[in-house]
Amino acid sequence: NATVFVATPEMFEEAKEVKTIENTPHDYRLIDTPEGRVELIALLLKQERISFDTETTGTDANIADLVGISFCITPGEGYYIPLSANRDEVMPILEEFRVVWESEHIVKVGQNIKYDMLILKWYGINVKGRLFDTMLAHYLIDPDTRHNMDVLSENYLGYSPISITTLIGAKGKNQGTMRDVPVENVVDYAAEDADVTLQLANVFEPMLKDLNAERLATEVENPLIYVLADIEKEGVRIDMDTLINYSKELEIEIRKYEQTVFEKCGVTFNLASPKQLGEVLFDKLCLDPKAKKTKTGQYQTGEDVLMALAGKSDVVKDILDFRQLQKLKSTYVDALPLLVNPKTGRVHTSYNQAVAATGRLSSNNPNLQNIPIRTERGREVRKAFIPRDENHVLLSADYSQIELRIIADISKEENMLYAFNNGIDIHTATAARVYGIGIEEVTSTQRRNAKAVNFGIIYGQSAFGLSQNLGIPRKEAAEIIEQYFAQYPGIKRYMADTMNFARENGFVETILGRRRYLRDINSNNQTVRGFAERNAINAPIQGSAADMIKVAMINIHKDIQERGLQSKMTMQVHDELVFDVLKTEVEVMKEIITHRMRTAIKTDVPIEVEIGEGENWLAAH
DNA sequence: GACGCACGC
DNA sequence: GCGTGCGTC
Repeated sequence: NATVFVATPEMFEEAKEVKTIENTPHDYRLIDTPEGRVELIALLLKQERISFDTETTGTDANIADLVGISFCITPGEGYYIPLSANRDEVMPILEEFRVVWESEHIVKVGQNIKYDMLILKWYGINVKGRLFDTMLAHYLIDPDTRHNMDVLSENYLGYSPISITTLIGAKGKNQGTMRDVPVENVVDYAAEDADVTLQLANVFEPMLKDLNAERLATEVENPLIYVLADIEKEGVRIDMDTLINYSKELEIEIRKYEQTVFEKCGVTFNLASPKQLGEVLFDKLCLDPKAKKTKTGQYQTGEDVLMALAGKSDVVKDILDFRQLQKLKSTYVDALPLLVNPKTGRVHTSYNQAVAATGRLSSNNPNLQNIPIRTERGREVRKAFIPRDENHVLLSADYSQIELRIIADISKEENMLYAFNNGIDIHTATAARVYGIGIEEVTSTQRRNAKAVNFGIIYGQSAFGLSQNLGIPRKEAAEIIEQYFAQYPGIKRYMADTMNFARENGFVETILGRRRYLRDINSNNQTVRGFAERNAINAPIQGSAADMIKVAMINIHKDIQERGLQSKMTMQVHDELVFDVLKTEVEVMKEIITHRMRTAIKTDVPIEVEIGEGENWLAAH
């Protein structure tokens, strides 16, 4: 199907130059008088929809100070209100604008509104009304791509906004802040931001309608901004003394393991360097003549590789212990106290709502979604997450086997639904079926294997992946999977249907219609295509679970507000919600949380929630 | 800045 | 399968 490419004049026109502020008509105004503000506020209050943006001194919304605010009502126009470094001068001006932000009727458009909302919260302003976040809109349109404003503007408006680096310099220690930039330069930058954001919203709104993603935007992602902003502002209390003491303990143990390893290997080297460790284990000690290398030519020294060598030398146990403790100390025990906010004495994570392509949240600074739990020593870190004060307890609620319940619900697999409907442990039930034995006869190894297959199914894993995971021959893994599909034919059908849908449509979607495009699903490259195929299976499951907990969060947050409760949601870990609960509110909170989590999305499978309370995060589990 | 590794769901 | 962060090089 040969196509003749004919260049049109328009193509040259577009290729010639991208639009910028230099060649685009605009009317950006500095508003720095009381009269100007009165006039602007009167105008803003007449609108159904406005966009706004804040200029601040940094990227951490729990620390940064306001430098100015900008608004846009009509494309091509914008207003910038500078604010002084003196809070006493800022407050009265923000007070004037409070009616605008707190209006229930005006839709607020913004790019990453959670940031601006959090900044304003620290100044006592609580944004209200419907939101339209352009970053989240684009996340729903195409979650795998980038969503920063500059890229969106170039791609959808053909317009290249003023780069922040032209104002405050390149990233690095010499980067200034917006406070250092002369106001006349900030006006164009800030007003342009609000202008571009409004124009993007005008482009994205119809796109969301076409995708049937409007409800996902208006009922899930945008309302969730309020919930996340509150969680982030609240933060969580950690016990610094416990961590600092634990750090000293770990330091001593780490040095001990290190010394032991050096003695057993007969050489001192940097044990934290996988490269050096590989050379010692495989070149010097020759523990495995067939040792595998990474693509960069280093020996592989991951946990699975080392475990396989445990029989050859007892030094590998010491190395693994060293690794575990080193990880614990550097990533958690030493890092968490450094992230305690001096203003609040608490740790305020940041949830990113537009990073994970499946619809999950991610967390950073610090990442509260990967705090250890599997090992005894790791669990110690969880004990450092404590309630606000002696009148509170930590309450943790998590979905039981949510992803398997979702695949059972989507696929309507009868045997799996039966297990869930009758409260049978799903991995045991799976093992009984796969091995053709009674529930009571299932051994722990059989259950472990069945559990690995269940996980593998969720990940779209192959027989190869399963054999790797369980350390069994591929043939054996293939047999287990064959039995699995024979016992759970609905799952097999679901996987085939999903793959076909993806091949025909180029995307898959969740229960709520969240899409993920799979550009490589028909690729001729098997590796590339295989990756897309695993995504096709995994994304609807992982994403539907994300949809569900997001809805639950919004509903719980609303219930807490409406009932005037003092307890707060403080963390989300994919299938778990954590709350700082006033002791007198424990019972009512448990009721609200369980109810809202179970009924967030209607399913045929029963949704179960495990809930507990305690004097720290570990005890609450 | 890429890579290997390890932590979570 | 989806993430974030640390240390090395």
